[in-house]
Amino acid sequence: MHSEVFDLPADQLARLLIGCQLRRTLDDGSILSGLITETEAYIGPEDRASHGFGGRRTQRNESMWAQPGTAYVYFTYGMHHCFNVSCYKENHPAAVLIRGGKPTLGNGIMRANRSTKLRKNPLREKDLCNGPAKICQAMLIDRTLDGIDLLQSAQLTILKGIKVPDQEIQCTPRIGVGYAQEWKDKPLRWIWKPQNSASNPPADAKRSSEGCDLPE
DNA sequence: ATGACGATTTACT
DNA sequence: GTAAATCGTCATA
Repeated sequence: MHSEVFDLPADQLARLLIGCQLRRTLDDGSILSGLITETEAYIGPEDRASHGFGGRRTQRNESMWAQPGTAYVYFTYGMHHCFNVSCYKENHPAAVLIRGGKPTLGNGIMRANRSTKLRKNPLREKDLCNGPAKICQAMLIDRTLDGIDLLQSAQLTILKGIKVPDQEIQCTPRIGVGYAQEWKDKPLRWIWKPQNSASNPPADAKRSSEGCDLPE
């Protein structure tokens, strides 16, 4: 038995995940969580911006091809991790990148995880999780969590959060995919506007929605 | 074996 | 606005 929430095309899931709760449980039992405020969809083999473009399937991106609801965590720029939710269907490379969150639990731990020796000013709460690599740093998400089942895992899961109306959501082109030719400008990034925690200045566009169907 | 590069973040001019 | 940091991964040979 398994939920079908993640058996959706990436663009639909990306919209749906806005306002949902991302929860990380550490080995010592600490709970870190946040409401998802920004996502990006990576559609499939036709998507030039995707790690799965052209049907590329390697050890690194294997989780993109896995069962919907599998965590795809990759390492990039020699120092950052990014977290995605694999979706649509097994043996098809699609995923939603989680780019931003509003901290709700474990705030102090996340601030500690995000602190460095050479940081200018103390981090504001809004800067704890407003970026794909920042979320992973704050919540201690790395390659050891790659491939886990988000519907089963005690370590990392996605729960029902707040229902966000369309008028509060903005849809824009994706960030950092300038190499993707005709795919670089497609509106596949979703932002929960009032939360103002987007990882990057937006433009303008719009899109449609449905309800959420995840566990409490 | 090698080289080019990246779904980013930070600090600095 | 620009540049540095920093290394796993992949394509090429």
